Amino acid sequence: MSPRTADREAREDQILDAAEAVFTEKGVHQSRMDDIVTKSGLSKGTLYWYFDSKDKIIIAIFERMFKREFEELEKMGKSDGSAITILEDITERTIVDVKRMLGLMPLVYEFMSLAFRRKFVKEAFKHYINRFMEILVPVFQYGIDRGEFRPHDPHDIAITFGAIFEGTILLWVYDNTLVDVEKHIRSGIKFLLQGIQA
Amino acid sequence: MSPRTADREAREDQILDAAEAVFTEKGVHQSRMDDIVTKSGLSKGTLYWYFDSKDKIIIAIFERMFKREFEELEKMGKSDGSAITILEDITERTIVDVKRMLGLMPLVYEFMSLAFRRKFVKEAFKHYINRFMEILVPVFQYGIDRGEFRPHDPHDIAITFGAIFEGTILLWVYDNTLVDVEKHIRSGIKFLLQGIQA
DNA sequence: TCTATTTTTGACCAATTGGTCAGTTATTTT
DNA sequence: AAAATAACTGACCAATTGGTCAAAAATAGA
Repeated sequence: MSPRTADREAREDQILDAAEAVFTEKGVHQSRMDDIVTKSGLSKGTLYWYFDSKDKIIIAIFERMFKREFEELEKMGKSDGSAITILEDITERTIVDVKRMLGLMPLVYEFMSLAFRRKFVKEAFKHYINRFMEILVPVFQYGIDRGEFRPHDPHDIAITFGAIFEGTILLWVYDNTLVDVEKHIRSGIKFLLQGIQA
Repeated sequence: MSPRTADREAREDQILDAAEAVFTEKGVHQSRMDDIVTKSGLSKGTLYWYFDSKDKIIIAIFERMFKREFEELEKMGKSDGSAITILEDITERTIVDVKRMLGLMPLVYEFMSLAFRRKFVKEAFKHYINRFMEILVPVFQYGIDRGEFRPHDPHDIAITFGAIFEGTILLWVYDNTLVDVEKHIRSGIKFLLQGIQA
């Protein structure tokens, strides 16, 4: 990697960090390019030197976010022992991620609404949920084979598993006084696991 | 109600219907006031006669949407019999609502991202989830008292119940080929109910 | 050192678009 | 019927804001 390449990546991250902060605070639509310019400490020309448009910045933030998520996903489902143990491990790891992501939820939901209109956003979400399923389904299948779980469709279970995570976060967005993300994800998953255990 | 009042409401609905359609299709931000003008078949002046600004239209759509939801909520939890029966009834009623709302999901998620920045949107969501909890918690408590369910915190159960609904819808948005809203809400709730049954 | 290339700058602009308003038509009231 | 009020019209405008570009600075190469 040439020094120039390193510089470029550093600059891009500098811009994306600034944009992410501004977007999170004001919302994507309400954020002006000049806000990002100010926040980044660079000039407008420099911003456009690295990113052709505001849209390109949005896309880049989104991709960077998912890239990090995928890195986390890779680490999961690798533990051994009972299916229950593996699932508890995945749950705890994911709770850590979720808590780290909570500050970015305004952005995430703004991306969600984009997903209906922009194919690549939809594709990214699709990719994400599929990776998640690829990890979960075999674990549930394993639990069924081992006789830990009753023989339900592992695919259906995995969707409920994911829904509890995503839904709890969503309810927390609705009312953060009513929902404690960490506690309620744990209790939700506990109910699910009890529901499928043999 | 004077004839003028009826006219006013009809016109407002006419405008909101047009705006809702345009917003759903293009997204709130991408929708122009002139799009709503064209869609409604009225003139720009008339739009501004009834609504002071684009924001007021957004707010009005949002409130109308919630008003309808609340009307549905009122009908729930009124059946008698076992807690399980009541919950199955609520589930089926809500699935019907959800299916009706699916086309509006782009709008709903756009509102979600608004919720972080606009107090009244947040308040509306909060109100909604609280009404939902007011219906659910007593039912779970009833089930516990009757010995149908094991003694967990009914509040925690209710949050999981809601999370399964909201989360399944969200996963469907991610990937509608992977998730069948109706089927997976049913299976998710089934797992939950099995998990808490005595 | 001198030249070529990359990177940075910020004043400026073009296009968009919510919103206005002076005037017109329809309806109700007296 | 005339006056008063409500409803409607659409051409027009002011302000905003992504995006541009000619020139300057920094860096690399010869």
